[in-house]
Amino acid sequence: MAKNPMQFKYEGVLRTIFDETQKEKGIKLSEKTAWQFLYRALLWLEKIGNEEVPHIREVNDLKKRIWLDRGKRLAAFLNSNLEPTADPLSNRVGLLYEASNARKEQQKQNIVGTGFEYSLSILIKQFCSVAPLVKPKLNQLQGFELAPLRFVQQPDLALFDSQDFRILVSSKWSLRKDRLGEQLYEASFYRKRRPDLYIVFVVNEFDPSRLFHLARAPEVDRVYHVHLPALLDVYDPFPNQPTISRDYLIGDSEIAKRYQIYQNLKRDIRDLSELFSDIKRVKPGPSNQTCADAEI
DNA sequence: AAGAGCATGGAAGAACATAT
DNA sequence: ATATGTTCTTCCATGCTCTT
Repeated sequence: MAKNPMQFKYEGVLRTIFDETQKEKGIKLSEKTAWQFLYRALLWLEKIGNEEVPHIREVNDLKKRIWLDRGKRLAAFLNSNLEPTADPLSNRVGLLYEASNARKEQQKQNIVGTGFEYSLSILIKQFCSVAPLVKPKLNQLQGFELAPLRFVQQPDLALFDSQDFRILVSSKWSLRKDRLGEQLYEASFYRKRRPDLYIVFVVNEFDPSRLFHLARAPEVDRVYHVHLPALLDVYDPFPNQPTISRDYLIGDSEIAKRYQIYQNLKRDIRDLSELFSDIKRVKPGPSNQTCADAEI
């Protein structure tokens, strides 16, 4: 199987970043710490006025108070949770972008999007002992041999292999309503032809309404966030308060609404670490049993 | 050389929320 | 009840990378 040059470039650079992070920074790569490696490689900071905040929103919105506050809140979270906490935050993120030959102010979208796909592929390979197909051709996949090549986009990641296609992973660094329709159309395209297919998204979106649109769509089985605890921290209406009066939690006050959003995020969005255990649960065993045989 | 695909920037109006 | 402010949706567009 011929590998294309792109695969070498991204995979090689990302593996180097992951290895160096383990060796030099002493961070052990595990299902629980995978998010740190993703942020280390892919997240970047945006300078807004005097502040440096993570780019969790288009810059024009990030300048507004509400998103600036959320950005600052995430920056604080990362400062104390993204290792090594002694380093300045700006040294702890954006390594793939730095390693690429991109100019300083160059746009990052391709690097982020493709880097995200390959990062997930590396992580899945590491934890689940199975190499996902990255951007496979539609007609390589079981059940889609006769499908026209350009009918829908190529999937981001497919598991487990061409002959045994059971999980489709879409990785999107951010979501937007105007792209959502296309993505749901694709999901339903796959679902209509293969109702048994497990269709999931991995995202780093920080807007609850965008997340809910995706997570509540019937075409989508699961939505995983790169780091759910970080997302929840940004929307935690009661930070550092061990006990809360129940009066705050009911009614339609401002604080009660925020609590609702927080609860809904908790209910509808999953953490990336669950992706790995979910894949392992579906994965065929060494005896070549099907999923149904193995589980039931 | 042309095309697909990625995540983004930005504008403008709709929809919703809040203050007076 | 009205005006004002904020967020969401929609539309159009960019610059880059990789494929055809």
